[in-house]
Amino acid sequence: MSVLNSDAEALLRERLQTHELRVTPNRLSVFRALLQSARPLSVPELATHLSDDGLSVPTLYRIVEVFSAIGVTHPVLVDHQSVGYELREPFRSHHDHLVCTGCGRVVDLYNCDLTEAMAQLGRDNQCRVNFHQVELHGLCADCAAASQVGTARG
Amino acid sequence: MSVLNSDAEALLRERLQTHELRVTPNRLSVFRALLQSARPLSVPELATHLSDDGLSVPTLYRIVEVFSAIGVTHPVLVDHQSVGYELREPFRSHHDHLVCTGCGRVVDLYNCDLTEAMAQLGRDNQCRVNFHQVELHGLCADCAAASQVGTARG
DNA sequence: CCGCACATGAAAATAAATTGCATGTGCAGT
DNA sequence: ACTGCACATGCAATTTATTTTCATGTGCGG
Repeated sequence: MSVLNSDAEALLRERLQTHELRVTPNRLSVFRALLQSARPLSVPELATHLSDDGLSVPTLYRIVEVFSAIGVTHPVLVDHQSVGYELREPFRSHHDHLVCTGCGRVVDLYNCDLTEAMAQLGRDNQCRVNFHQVELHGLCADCAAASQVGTARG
Repeated sequence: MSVLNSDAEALLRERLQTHELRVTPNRLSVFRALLQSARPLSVPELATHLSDDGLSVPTLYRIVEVFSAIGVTHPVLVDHQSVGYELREPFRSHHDHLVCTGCGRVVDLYNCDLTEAMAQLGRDNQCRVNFHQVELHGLCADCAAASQVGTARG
């Protein structure tokens, strides 16, 4: 991860305060849930995870909205169907996603060296790019390997 | 566009038949609506557009599901919130999206030269990539230009 | 420690997505 | 062209997701 867990909350506090938003137990709960999760979480999923803490569903929607507005999270398409939220940099190191057409898994790809390519794409279109999100579709390492079995040459 | 409109439907027929699915008026209606739309359409939007044709909402869900399963469409995140569907190659030339943080518009980027970078990313992870979808976040050409006004040097 | 503005919960309303089942229809086989 | 079957569809109902309203609670500046 990009920042120590112990520092992450301090960074969140700072980020919230910059935007004149309050540091509340609910916001910290959602933040911790996202920090601990290996994958993006939808609001209904967050509701399940945080049912003990008694967070109401409307509050969850409001929190992920706030988090996304101030760049703490960003929404991603999960299962090709529902919207999940995951932490952005610097809370979580940047990565892209491979949606495996074989097993349906979403694999995080970390060794992504697309920043310059993205910047160029932006320049070509007179845009100012500050964030990119790539979704690849194909076969994950496991499924790609499995598909080799019984195949003479690809 | 990648294929002539007149050929597009023939290609759709072929694609459906390959998968042993039927060519129906409803499927053609949805296909035409997507072909004519400049942007991804959600199911509720499709329902509005096609209310005259009398397509029921459940049918629309089933059709976009089928279309996505056979690679005719793919889902994209619209407005950071809802899922829309747009035609894939060869029905529509490949492009990526810039979500403008200034005005909220989604701009299509066509001069995308990321295929090789994507392929490399796939190789690095032992994956077999056959499609990529990039979502950039930043300022579109208009908003970027506007932000220059009153700025001494960037 | 006070007070105000923001944050939250509860309940309700709205919208979106799914399911079951009976009917309709594309299309393969004749 | 005709027939039959399996797939496609509509309808109604259900479930799930999301938004809104408003009264209450609470972080945090002064």
